[in-house]
Amino acid sequence: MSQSLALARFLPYRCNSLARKISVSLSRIYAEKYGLSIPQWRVLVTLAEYGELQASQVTELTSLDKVQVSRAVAGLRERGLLRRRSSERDSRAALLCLSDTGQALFHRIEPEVLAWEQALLAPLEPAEQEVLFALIDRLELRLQDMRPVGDATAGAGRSP
Amino acid sequence: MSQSLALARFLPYRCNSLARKISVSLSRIYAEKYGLSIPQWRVLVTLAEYGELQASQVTELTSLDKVQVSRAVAGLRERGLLRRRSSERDSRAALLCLSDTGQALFHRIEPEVLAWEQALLAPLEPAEQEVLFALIDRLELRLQDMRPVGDATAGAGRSP
DNA sequence: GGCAAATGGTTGCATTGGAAACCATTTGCC
DNA sequence: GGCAAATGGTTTCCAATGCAACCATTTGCC
Repeated sequence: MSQSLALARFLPYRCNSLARKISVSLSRIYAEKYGLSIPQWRVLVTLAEYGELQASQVTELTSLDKVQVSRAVAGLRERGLLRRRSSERDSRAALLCLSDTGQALFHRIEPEVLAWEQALLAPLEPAEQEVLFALIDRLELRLQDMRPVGDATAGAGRSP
Repeated sequence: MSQSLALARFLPYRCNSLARKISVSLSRIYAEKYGLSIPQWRVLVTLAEYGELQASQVTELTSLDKVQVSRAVAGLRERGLLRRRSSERDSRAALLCLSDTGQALFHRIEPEVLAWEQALLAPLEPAEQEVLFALIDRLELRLQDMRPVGDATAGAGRSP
């Protein structure tokens, strides 16, 4: 069992490295061509999918932290891609949705990005693509359960 | 064909998100307990594996850029974890290797990190682990071949 | 041999990203 | 009702990151 540690076979390294390369390659589309940062891009996608959301919901769905969301929203708003009104129920909360321009931009980028993703996944059989996503799901779940080991902030998990 | 874009099923997002979570969780070991940054950690592992290397080789093996390597080396050297002498063949080049202290530190961290990785991978059958690494390999290869589309810097030719 | 170009590595500078401090409002509690 | 604590978001500040400019040396070429 006590194999030795080599980066080439070390999941954190491989995963990081892959993610980085994917990001760099993809960002040619939305960053260079359309001037969006990664957080801006994620916010755009999320609002396109869900319509109107609170900032806090966006942070949940995008895995961005609230500072990043705040800044991304500011940027998108300056470009008129996003509208924002404050909720009547809670005047602290802001409700966000894409403007028509924002939707139009999204619909222009979306097919390009999907085509790019298809190209990336092309060498994998459909079944293999399923396996890939399933493995990612399982690893993420596993990470949530691994918190323990002297971490006082762990709250017993969520299994009854 | 024209499926729509949802982050939950979008590989760049999922991969990034997974890599991030893995890094955060793992860094509790080498960052919080041992005060190493990610680049420092990678340099340490690489030198532990290969013995003596030039900085340029380290950048190759770690996928770090040369600035990160330079700074990581500086940091490790300040802590006496790494030694450096200049090559006789080429006095620009620096030859790097771990000091005894550095090796000792590595051997203290290594089992913890391997145990952590085992814990992460525990829910996957050995065969599934193979599949995972194989898929990562194939995606990385694929990314290298996707460069085209008007990228002048691609290919073997370097213009004079 | 000597000069231009290339290479190894470091340093400076501008940008990014995250933690913590910060307002404004709302909720909980007496 | 009123005050402490919690919540939604923004701003501030500092560390990390990356690009480009930069020395030093070596290589290629005449």
